[in-house]
Amino acid sequence: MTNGQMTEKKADSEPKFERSCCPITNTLDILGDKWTLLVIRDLVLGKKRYRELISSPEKIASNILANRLKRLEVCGLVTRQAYQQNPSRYEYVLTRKGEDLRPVLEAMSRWGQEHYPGTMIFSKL
Amino acid sequence: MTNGQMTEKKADSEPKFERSCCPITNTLDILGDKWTLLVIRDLVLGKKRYRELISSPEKIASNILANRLKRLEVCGLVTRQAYQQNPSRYEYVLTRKGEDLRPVLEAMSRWGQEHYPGTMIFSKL
DNA sequence: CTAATAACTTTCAATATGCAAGTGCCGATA
DNA sequence: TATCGGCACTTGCATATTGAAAGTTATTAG
Repeated sequence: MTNGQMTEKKADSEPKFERSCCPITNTLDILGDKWTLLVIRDLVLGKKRYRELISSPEKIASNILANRLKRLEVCGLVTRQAYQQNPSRYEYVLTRKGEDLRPVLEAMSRWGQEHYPGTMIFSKL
Repeated sequence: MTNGQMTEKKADSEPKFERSCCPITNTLDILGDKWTLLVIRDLVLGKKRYRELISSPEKIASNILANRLKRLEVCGLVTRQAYQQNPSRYEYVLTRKGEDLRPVLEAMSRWGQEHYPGTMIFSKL
């Protein structure tokens, strides 16, 4: 409490978006990279554990996967649930906010299938 | 015709996708970054010229914009059309393939508006 | 002659990615 | 008891990508 760091907040008068107040931009600030949406795809398809996520055919690096899961948790798209103690192990589950990305995945899947013949889906995406 | 480059193709027996044959993955291989879909958003909204694209509120760096436009052209989402000579200047126009991304943008826009109150749209996206 | 404009390109420091190897904790096996 | 293997990560380090700023080229306006 002695120094002023993090105490001055100006009563949240400004929403303060990273790049702009465009909803597409703010969506891309979270999932605009080559891996995040693939992790979400796997979670939508019912995968829950690290081992399952890392064994997808795209071969995500383990540090990247850990980093993305952490970010998704911070952003509220995913929650971690302990499924055992000693050592603590966790499962990852989509929140409502994460589930709500399904239409985005579906739109991308449809575009990919339309324009890249040979691509194919294994489940309902 | 004298050297064999581009003649040996093994009858296209293997589709050879970058990471996997998942349509979402292949879509992300093109537009899985923080900027590409914003460029497409602007083109969907009717912007055509470099100056217009670079003056969007997100402030894309000029080298990144040039790089993305080149990639979008290579991937067939955009075509360059000369609108003057000496010096040659070009406008960028979405192909059908590029236009077909509209549902993806719409889904992202809806998700952003739903989960980030304060974001707002200026046109029909 | 000088300045301005458009559409890029170049340079270079900072950040992100990707691969491999390592860590901590356990339970099963020899 | 010692070792092995599995799981969920973490760490180190080389390479690739990004971003800010300045530079380039051609042409027109003053």
